[in-house]
Amino acid sequence: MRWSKYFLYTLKEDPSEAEAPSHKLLLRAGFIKQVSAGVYELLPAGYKVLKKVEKVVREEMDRAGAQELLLTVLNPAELWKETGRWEAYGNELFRLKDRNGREYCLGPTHEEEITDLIRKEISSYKQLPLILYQIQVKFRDEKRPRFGLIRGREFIMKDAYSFDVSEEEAKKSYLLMKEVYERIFKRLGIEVLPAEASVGTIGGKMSHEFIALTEYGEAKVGYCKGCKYCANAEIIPLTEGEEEREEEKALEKVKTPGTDTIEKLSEFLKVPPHKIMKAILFIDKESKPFIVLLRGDREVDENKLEAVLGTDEFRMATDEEIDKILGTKKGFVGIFNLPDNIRTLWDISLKGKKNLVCALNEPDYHYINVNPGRDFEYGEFYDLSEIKEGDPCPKCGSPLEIKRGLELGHIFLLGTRYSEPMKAFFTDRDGTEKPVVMGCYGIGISRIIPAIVEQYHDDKGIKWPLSVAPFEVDIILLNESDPLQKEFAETLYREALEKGLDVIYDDREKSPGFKFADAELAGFPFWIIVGKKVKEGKVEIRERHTGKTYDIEKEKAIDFLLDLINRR
RNA sequence: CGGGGUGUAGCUCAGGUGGCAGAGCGUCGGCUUUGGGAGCCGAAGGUCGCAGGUUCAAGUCCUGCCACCCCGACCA
Repeated sequence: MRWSKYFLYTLKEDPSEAEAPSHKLLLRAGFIKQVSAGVYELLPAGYKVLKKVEKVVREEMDRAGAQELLLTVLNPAELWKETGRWEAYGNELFRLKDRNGREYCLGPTHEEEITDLIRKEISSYKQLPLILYQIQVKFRDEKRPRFGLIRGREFIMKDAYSFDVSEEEAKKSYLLMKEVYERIFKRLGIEVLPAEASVGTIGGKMSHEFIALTEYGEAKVGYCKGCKYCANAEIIPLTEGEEEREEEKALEKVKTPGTDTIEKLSEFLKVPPHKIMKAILFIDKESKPFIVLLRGDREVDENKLEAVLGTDEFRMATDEEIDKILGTKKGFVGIFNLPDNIRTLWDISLKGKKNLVCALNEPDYHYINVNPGRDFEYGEFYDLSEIKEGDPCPKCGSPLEIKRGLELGHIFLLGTRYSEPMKAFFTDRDGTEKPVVMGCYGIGISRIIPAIVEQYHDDKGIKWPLSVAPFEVDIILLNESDPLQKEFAETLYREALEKGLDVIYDDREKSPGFKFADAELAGFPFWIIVGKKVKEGKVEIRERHTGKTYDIEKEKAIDFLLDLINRR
């Protein structure tokens, strides 16, 4: 491709709307263009990257025996009503009606449609196991699209579905896909952690996420160096607090003006945060208040709370509600003087604590030396607090590291969550009718692009791994008005094309510095620089990743480069 | 959906107290230059996010709306 004719236009300055490095670089390098919030066009160079990512995914899926098909974007509402997700998916579903008033949605995922297909075609155990997949655009009306391609409302996903005769067999498919995923990310050059995850709204029995470690990720993962345990922070269990043996001191009411945060209270009373009993007032969906109690050095993990309550319809009380219900203010909520019939949920970190500090629902006062059994009674204990750096690994007890990352893949062992309600049954060897046991497996194809950029860039631009680079090599003609240089660059370009290199030839009428800067920004892995040295029969080959340069006899340049590529 | 911020040329931004809409980069034409985002000369390019209001006069003040970005809960 001649750059002078190529639809690739770079920006000298960072676009003002971008924050994340991948977002800035993809915009600046001319790979993507925004249309509206969370909706982006992939320009030719960006689309080339996408296609290379898809190629790797296809090759590995096909190799595992999965079969590609193409489902639809326009999904009839009936299918979604069968599984209850027409309602459950809420505002995230893009809904529309046809001219006759029939309801549809733009598919945000395809369990319903594929299960519908399967129930029409599969009737015997002889047709199983089966894995089908597609690479398709998905639509989700996200509450908050972010960081360019990282979280869009329209994005490309590879979704696969497995169908088996039993849970045992389904688990084999699941583990096969897990291996396939590990291979895919390895080939793409992305560092990922396979983390145990919660099954969330999709439902099911077992789940892993593939998390690329980056600062701009939204997932929090706990990782154990000791035993390699790795899980999404929201599902990591914490162990109970140990019984403290100190002497119980006398209860005392202390004036603590203005101590409306744990830090201030801790400072004021010279008591460490873990000796403070924190109480938080929540309101459930029936507008009934309940209180969560935990140690002062802990935060409530709302995902864990959701798991305990079985619903996500709750929220923290407002200042007005705290005043109305408890007659106190933020920072002075406690276990004492509560109205009748208010539910209290105790975090297990509080178990066995002695001589605690606790508020009594009276502004500007706290009790000190509060003790369980003597001053109050414990209620229901649950694991409710957020995991922190250094908390013990649930498998081996070593301190956990907490990392941020981007979820690139998510696999679920679904069981019969969809096949049962949608009546996708088959007849087994023994003649009985059984629901198909399913698994589903997603990869955010378009999200992989920014994930790679997050992991492969420097202050000058992107550094594409060869497997996904939009072009493998950039032939840079430094002075297009020098006939000697021009002529040789043209020869090189023809030879590169003939020998099958994916090549861009920078024949634009621009200064050398301009072309170097663009080559860096766009991140082509190899450059062949045709400049003054042509007179002495030489060109320069440069590697974007290492900055290494080679002065090569000009006739041997392409073969030298091919050799460099093959040796990687 | 709650909180914060921004909207002026293709891009990045400047435009006290209301008084002729600006710069740099980019684009077009010309000459020079060619190993790190070249120089000089000339030119084109605007619904100042939208609608209303105040005023002799609004980019600037007021009201409403919209879009985009960031922080939170959700997701590949």
